[in-house]
Amino acid sequence: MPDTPRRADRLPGSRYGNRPTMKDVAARAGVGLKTVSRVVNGEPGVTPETERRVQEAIDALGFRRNDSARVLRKGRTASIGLVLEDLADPFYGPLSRAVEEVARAHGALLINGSSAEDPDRERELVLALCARRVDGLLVIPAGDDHRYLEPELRAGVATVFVDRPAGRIDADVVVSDNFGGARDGVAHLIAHGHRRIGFIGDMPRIHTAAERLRGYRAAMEDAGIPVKDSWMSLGVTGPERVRRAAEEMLADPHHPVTAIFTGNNRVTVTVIRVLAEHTRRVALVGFDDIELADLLRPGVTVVAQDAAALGRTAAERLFRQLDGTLLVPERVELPTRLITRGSGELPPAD
Amino acid sequence: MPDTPRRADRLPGSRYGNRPTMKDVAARAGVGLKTVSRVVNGEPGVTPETERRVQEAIDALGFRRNDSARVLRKGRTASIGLVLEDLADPFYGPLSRAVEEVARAHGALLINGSSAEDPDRERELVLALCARRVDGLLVIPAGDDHRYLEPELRAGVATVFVDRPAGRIDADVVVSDNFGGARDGVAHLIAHGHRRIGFIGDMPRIHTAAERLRGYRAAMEDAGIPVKDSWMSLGVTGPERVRRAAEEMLADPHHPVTAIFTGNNRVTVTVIRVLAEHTRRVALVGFDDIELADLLRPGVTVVAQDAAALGRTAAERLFRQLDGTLLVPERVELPTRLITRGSGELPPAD
DNA sequence: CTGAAAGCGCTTACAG
DNA sequence: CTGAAAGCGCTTACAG
Repeated sequence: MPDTPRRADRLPGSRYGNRPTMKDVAARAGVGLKTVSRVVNGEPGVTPETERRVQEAIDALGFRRNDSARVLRKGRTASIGLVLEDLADPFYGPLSRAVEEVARAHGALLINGSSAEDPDRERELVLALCARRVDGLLVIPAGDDHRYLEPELRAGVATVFVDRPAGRIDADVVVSDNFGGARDGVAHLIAHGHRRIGFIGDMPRIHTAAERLRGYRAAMEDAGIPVKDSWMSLGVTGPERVRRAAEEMLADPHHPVTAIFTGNNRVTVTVIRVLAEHTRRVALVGFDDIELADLLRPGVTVVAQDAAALGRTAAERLFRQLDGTLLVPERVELPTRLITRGSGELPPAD
Repeated sequence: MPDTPRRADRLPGSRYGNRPTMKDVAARAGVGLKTVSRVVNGEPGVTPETERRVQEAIDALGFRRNDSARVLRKGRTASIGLVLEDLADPFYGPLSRAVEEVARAHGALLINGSSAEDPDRERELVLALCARRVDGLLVIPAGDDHRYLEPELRAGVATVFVDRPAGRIDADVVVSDNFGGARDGVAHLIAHGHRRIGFIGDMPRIHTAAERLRGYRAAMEDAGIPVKDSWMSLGVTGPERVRRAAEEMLADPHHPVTAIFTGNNRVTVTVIRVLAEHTRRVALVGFDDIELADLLRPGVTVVAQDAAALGRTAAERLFRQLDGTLLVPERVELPTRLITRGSGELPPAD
């Protein structure tokens, strides 16, 4: 007996190894093409006997409907695209899952891609998704000019921006209250006696980073505290830069900070590491919640946003656009929540 | 001047709002269909002047090639599917990103879905992806019988199982050394003087959970330590059950454990919380690394697997299958790494 | 250099 | 209850 033939007997370059089509099924069952289509799609008007014959042929041939063909004819692909910054960032995990759940409830699949915070890559991905004719698009934008989407919007591609607004086009957007959240977080530090407070955030071209900085400035201004330039550091959120920024604020010969407000989860994690190396107690409030924040000593006080709610709300709006029940682009803002765990309640060290 | 017409003037149920096709472009440019196709695909053999006219028509109409149609004709969709357990689990973030990067390098898009550890849902998702005619499939299986994939494999759908092997079919698989990793982790605790060691893991029907339990048993047997039933607890990894399991092992009137080996990241996090509430020092080694593990006191000793390498290796094998350079299903096992940070080096409390 | 015809695998709109 | 024809928007294989 020969070896069981395996992958080697498939024709690698061939069209899916010549899968059987409805035509093949029809021939084998001795019926018309349309009758096969009826059985495959569970449409009424087929006698049990005919249905049995067709089903038999389907099983014998291992037929599986080709949705590519179906999509071409029907016009809807039952798929949506999600473009985010980085699939590996813990912030996007719950967001993606929430989107997937809504998509699933609507019978749609999810195509996922990362822009790596690169506007060109965002554009490339979004347009690739449009070429695939996704029914809708959920975009966490990296760029600030989305006019390239205008023909797509006109053509009826449902679109919702998430976490950050679209640039130079009028589109639905669901964001967190970045300004208010940051302001509250910084005000919390001020209420605990701090006046020299640092801010370390992401690149200022990122909308959320700019808004959070604005919140920081507003809280300081509300308290009548003049802000030193050396207290603010914006840039990439890699550990090296953030570490340097934190060290510099802490070591400032004239105005060393007694507290730091960190602009996102990645920055917070690095600053926790830096502070762990210092004996002086420095207060910390971070934007975004982080896992195990409650188990550190002190626990990490954060301004939490609800990533799952962000994803769910955006996805639901997307499908309402597709229903035709949502006609005018809007901006939806979700509240943030201050969670006190200790690090934000430390008094100034001096 | 009327309001700018927006979404309201699109026909919601219509075929993508009647997008222009190559035929429309051809008519407007006064050329044949094939010439438009040549320009759109950058094929040679078009005079600059003709190309200019076509390009003008493309821009004026906002034409974007419909890849659904292209796919139908070409036979390959340039997309792969990834079915995992839960998009929100931090373990799958780096894995998904690694897969996406390999896919991107091969010009393919990634369709992502969660099985929620439900075999029926896994099957449903996988078959939906096959109907979409993804070129390849990366599956972190929830079920243990994948014979439903046989017609698809025969039809040439490239398939690699990740993290856990396929059930009842012969397929490529990339896994971590779960058995060896767990054995080493438990041996580490034994080397630090522990004899009463607990194991808390996931449901035994999950292959990784079974393998890790086997590693635990092997280490204990190697050391000549008889294992009490009350030291092993397998089941869902929700906090309630894990918490109860940990409390029971710690409170066992006859053989209270002095150390716990936790079977995955979710279990580890819950057990850390439980131990934080106890005054007695209990040693802990966890399977899977967790963020901030180094900042806890004591730091958490773990058996780390390389989730990104798992995803990358599997995706690369998938594309080699598609190339035709990989013909026989194999099992690839990636090593784990013991990272000592303190919790695993605590001596027995008695 | 350019284009008309056939076909990918389905669904739609009809007719019997 | 059943099926033949046309068509979705492209690419392929040819012919000029």
